[in-house]
Amino acid sequence: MSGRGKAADEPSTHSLETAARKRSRSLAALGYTKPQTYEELRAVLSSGTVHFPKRLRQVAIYLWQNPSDVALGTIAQVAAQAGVQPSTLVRFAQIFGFAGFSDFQNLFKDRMKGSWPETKGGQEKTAEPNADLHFLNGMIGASQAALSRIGNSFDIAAFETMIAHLAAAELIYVIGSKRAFPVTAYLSLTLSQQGVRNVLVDNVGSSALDQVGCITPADAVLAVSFSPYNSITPDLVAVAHERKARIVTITDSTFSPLVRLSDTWLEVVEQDFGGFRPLAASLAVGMALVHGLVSRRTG
Amino acid sequence: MSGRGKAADEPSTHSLETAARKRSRSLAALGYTKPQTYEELRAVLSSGTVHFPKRLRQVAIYLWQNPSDVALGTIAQVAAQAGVQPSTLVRFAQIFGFAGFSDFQNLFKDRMKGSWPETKGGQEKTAEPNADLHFLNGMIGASQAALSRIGNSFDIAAFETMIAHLAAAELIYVIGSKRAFPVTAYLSLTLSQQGVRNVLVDNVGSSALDQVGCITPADAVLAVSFSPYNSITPDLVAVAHERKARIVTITDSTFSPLVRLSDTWLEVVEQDFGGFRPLAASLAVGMALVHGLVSRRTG
DNA sequence: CTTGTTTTCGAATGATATTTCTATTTTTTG
DNA sequence: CAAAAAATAGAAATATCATTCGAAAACAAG
Repeated sequence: MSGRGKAADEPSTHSLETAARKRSRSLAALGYTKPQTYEELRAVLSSGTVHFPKRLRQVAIYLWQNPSDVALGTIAQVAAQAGVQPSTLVRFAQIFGFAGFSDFQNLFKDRMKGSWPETKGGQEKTAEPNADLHFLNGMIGASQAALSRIGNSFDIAAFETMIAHLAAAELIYVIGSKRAFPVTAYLSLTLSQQGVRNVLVDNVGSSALDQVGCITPADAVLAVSFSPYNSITPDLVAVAHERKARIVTITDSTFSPLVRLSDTWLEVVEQDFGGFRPLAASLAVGMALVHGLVSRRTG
Repeated sequence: MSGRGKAADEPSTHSLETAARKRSRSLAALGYTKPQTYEELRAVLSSGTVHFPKRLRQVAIYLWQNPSDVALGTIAQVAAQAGVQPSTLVRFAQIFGFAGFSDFQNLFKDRMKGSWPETKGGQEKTAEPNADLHFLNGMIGASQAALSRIGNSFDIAAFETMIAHLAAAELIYVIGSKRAFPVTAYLSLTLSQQGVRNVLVDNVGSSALDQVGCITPADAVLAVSFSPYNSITPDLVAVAHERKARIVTITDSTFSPLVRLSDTWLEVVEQDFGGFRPLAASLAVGMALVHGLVSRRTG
């Protein structure tokens, strides 16, 4: 919004060397010209001909993924979200031939002006010619339906209790197999990244039973299981239950054998689509659990 | 963007009369409260219960008709386009109970992001009756946004080519680590359940490099990778590339080092929310890939 | 391991945007 | 028609922003 707004180059007598060096680093030397539209910028970025160092690459990725935030925010806000210094953004803009960030930002603003999110119907899908695309759309629909369903009916009390149990635990065992494994794998990864010690019971080397044999009453088990409940998960959770650990469960019906073993459980229904099941809802709930647990422990 | 940001009223001894006069002009006296969302503002404006003098009415009309310009512009630009003084805009905002124009403008910005209430400062975190639930809703929103984004812009040609490559392969190697691992784990499971022989390169026992060392030109690699691209995945894919296998990739930007190694690649952008990323979109695309592959082979 | 280069950081600086305040104009009312 | 009240425009003040620049750090080459 601020800034000089005056053209960049001003080759006075003795600053020729500096100007030359700068220009050699700009894209002009590579035959590029300043992008006039957002699409042009995207094209240049995706061409892959420009190789950025770490921070600038970080900027490029952020711009690529969050154009609307770039358009709406100030340089400080954008820089904070992208995890770089404000000056880095200015450098980035100048490499592309812009006077500064404000100039650069106008690209994003212009792009956005046309697209005010007026509540459009959007469901005008008429007879998909492509079968694969049809399936993809169905999958997307199923995912969104499952997600909406969480928002509508959600057992907040159970959710909070689960977080409390997990937050109080000394060590968290994450258990889930087959279809639930992607969920537990992501949960375990996220927990570790957040500094929460946990054990992913993945049954590599068939060591799962021995692992859960180490559970103590101070531990908690986060189990995820979907129907059909014919995996090893119920057995493992049963052992944990015998060893008096707190058990919290994410499952998809009250008929799950895990329900009667659990201290608290949460129902998350994934809608089946053509024999495939999206895990979107379970993952969202799982992430929320981790977030709640972390804020409970740190805050 | 700028401004004091301090509360408006300061009832000193002798300015009581002025303060009282000002308050009588605000909508608070009429039983209105400060609109929290753009929709609320629109409702108030359209209710017709407030009668504005000429210039303020002019402002209201402009806001109604050009919301995106209000969100993107500075106060000076908006004022010029609406044909009023900047101070008039400030007055208008204050009548509605905002500290100033910037505060007021955030309504429009938030609306444009289609976003959940901004997570800034952390002051409002405590105000939220249930912060955990708030996060869950945000996560759901991010998931759904990512899913919608697929539907809007999707490279069908690349998608079809990927399916063709995979369908033609003798054996499919599925590679992905860290955040991408849940996706590859699910892909591998689903492929196996559908009778498609595949190898999940999970690096258990650090055997990943040896595994990809067995790849032949008749095989295909299905790689999944998200930023930051600092995992082992690029190295593994590079080996596969040397061994002349077909390589198809799901990634989240063109900056992925996998892009130049791949025969075909697909961009799937997962929207970040509070440092967490839902995998809903990637999973949906992955499932669609598997489905397309299976129907190609059997049908 | 050293040297030269590139890249990044962070504070200082210059510029702009936002707000407040006051004089002037317009409207309302007795 | 006159006087008071309200509304507006414009200028001045102030907070915030964007940019620049020098030093430190990371990196690459010899």
